[in-house]
This record gives sequence, structure tokens and C-alpha cells, in this order.
Amino acid sequence: MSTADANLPTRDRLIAAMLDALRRRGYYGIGLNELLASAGAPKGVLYHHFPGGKAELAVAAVQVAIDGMLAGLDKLLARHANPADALEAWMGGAQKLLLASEFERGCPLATIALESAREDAAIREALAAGFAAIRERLSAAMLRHGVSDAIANQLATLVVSAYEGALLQARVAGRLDPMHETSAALVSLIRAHTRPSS
Amino acid sequence: MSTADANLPTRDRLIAAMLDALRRRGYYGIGLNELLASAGAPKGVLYHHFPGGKAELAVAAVQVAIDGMLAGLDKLLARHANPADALEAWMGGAQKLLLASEFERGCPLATIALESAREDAAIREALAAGFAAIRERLSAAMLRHGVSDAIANQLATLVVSAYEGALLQARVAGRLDPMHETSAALVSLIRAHTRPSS
DNA sequence: TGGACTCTAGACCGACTGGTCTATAGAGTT
DNA sequence: AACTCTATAGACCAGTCGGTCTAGAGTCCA
Repeated sequence: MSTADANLPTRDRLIAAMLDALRRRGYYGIGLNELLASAGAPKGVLYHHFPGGKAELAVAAVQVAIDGMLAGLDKLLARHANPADALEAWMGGAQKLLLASEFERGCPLATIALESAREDAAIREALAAGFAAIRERLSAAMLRHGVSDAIANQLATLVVSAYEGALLQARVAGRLDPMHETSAALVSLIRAHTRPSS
Repeated sequence: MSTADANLPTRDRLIAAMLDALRRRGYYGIGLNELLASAGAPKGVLYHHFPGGKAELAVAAVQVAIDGMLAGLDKLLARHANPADALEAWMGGAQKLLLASEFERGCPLATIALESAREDAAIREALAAGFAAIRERLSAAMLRHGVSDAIANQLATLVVSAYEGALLQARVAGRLDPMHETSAALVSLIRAHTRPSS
């Protein structure tokens, strides 16, 4: 039942398997045995690389997901002159991924964010810092394009909110429409607030 | 460990307990025993009222949650002249609930939406129909206030997306700021698109 | 050749999972 | 009082959960 790239080091295969599980079913939705099967790894290996077990693996996976999103976002913001264009590309990428997985793979951060409780401090902190960093990137980009500080903050938070909510709606609907409409509304809003170029 | 209102009929206590569990930890995050304990009900009673077990109870809970949201939304849209004001009140209510539960109780629909897979057809359908109905209400309200059909649809979807995403961000952050900022951005956007009153 | 160390491997464990089953309490009807 | 039907109650079950533990494979250095 090994689905992960067998060439990856074991530790990375574990993280990849956890990421996939978080996208599809959430932290509590997958069992350790199923997860290890899809990583093609026996049990001992998990506790060798992650002494803290499932929870520690989840934290590592969340960290990887955040790093990936930040890197992707930075690349798009660097490539596109206007933040609105970068946003459009960002949403487009998410749509492609969702469609390619037949509406099964959403955002790995969202599931565990909603499942986590106050006592899961490590996960909550990683998630909070991650979302804050993403908002920060978006806000800074808009600041650079003439948006006032207060408005840039509002818009950045709105963008992240809408991104997660649109993925959620599209997933249950089994159609991309919610993402299309959210993206369109968001892009024209950002475009209206930023200077034509830079 | 019974937390639910003991005066409620057993069936309603079960639904209430499931709703609370969905808000806090999600469908897979709570066990049947814990759920029954918090409902103050023995096992047999669950399978008497819901022969389909946990899954059927979850569908019923989702249905109740959707009905509740629609009723609340209708009331707000009827009470406020402008959809922007209704939206502001709606977001404000969600903020109050989240804060009162110390950032533990979010939206019960979001968790199970992200945990559900394609084969959970009953839940997916209930959720998809529910979100569509909410979008429909919002869209209709904006149409009545002079927004064009296409834009009203976009804005309604954006509002639902942002609502869910803002709750998610506020939950992990342990602060209301993400909701405040999302709400502010959304309200001023809607206000700009609607006629001053009606 | 023989440690020393990292990593892989999976048998095994108690606790708990969702679910079934039988017993019975109570209300309504005759 | 006897019968019926709905609802409550919890013992019980096989399967799975996350986690521990011991054994061995592979690699590097002496």
C-alpha cells in the first residue's frame, strides 16, 4: 500500500504520508497503521525519527507545509508585478491541486487547525505562527504597492480566510465554482486597492 | 460527565453532544463513549434513535447546524436594512461564541467538511446543500440591494469563505483579531457594493 | 574482527473504538 | 391484567488505536 515516492528518505516519506493524510482526512481521521503502510515504513521507524510519535510527526508535517506555502507565495509575489496577479496565480494553483486529486486533497493546515485543542500547544503555535507569516507576506506586498498599513492588514487576513474557506466549500461541493468566485471577488478587490503596477 | 441540558429529550441531547464535539475536535476526534457520556445517555439509546450509528448522528447534527445558521441569517437579514450591517452582526455573533468558549468552539460544519471523504456521501451532500443555501440567502439579499447577479454570487461565496477561514485563524491564534480584520474588510466591501439603504 | 551507532523491522501490549445484543422500564390500549 | 410499542440501560465483542520493546541489518572507525 506504499504510495509515497520510495526514493525519499524514510523520514521524508513519513512526513509526506502525514501531509497527505491531513489533506484528506485530518489528524484523527487516519490511523498509525494506515499511515505507516502508505509511507512503506514499519512502526519502529516512526518512533526512531519522531520520539514524540504521531503528534510530533504532525508538527513536523505542519512545519513543512508552512515552509512550502511561504516559499510558493514568495515566488509568486516576486514573479508578478501586482499582488492581485500573484493572488490569482496562488488561488489558481490551489484549484489545480484540488481538481487533480478529485477534490480530496485540501489544505493540510486547515484540518489539524480545526481538530486541535488548546492542550495541543506545539501544533497550535506552529499553525498560528505559520498563518501569521503568510498574512505578513501578503500584507508587506500590498504595502509596497501603496496600500495603507491598516488596510493591508485587513486585506491580508481576508485573503487567508477566503483561501481556506474557498477550499473547504469547493471540497464539499465537488466543484471549483466556490474557488472561482472567491478568487474573482478577491482579485478585483486587491486590484482596486493597489497601484496599477510598481 | 453529562454536560448537556438534562431537560432536553434524549435524541436532542445526542445531537447537541455531537455538535459540540464537531465544534471542538471534529468527527474523528471524539469517541462514542465520550460522546455518550457528555450526552448522559447509554449506548443502546444512540442506536435506537440513529440506527446508522455515529455517522447518522453526525448527519442529523449537521442538518440541525445548517437549519440554525439559516434561521439566524434570515433573522439578521430581516432586521438590518443593509446586508453589510447584517453581515457585521453575523460575524459579531460568531466572535462572541468563539470568545465565550475560550477559542474552542468553532463552526461544526467546517471540521466535518474537511474530514469527510467522497464515500461519506450523506454528509457531503448535506454540507454542500447547506453551504449553497447560505450563499443563496446572502446573494438574494444583495440582489435586493442593487448588486448585479454575477457580483452578488461572487460576494456571497466570498463571505462564506471568509467566515469559515476567519473562524479557523482566530481559533488557532487564540485571538479575535483575524475575525475583526476579516469582518472589517468584508463589511466595507459589501457596503461599497450595495445601495445606501432600502 | 569487533564494537559503536544509526536505522529498519515487526511482534506485542493494554486501552479504547464503533457496534451488537439482551433485558427491562414505562406508557398506552384493550 | 395482559399485550404492545417505544425508549433506556449497559454488558459484551472483535477490531483497531497509539505506543513499547527487542532483534537485527548496515555503516563507519579502530
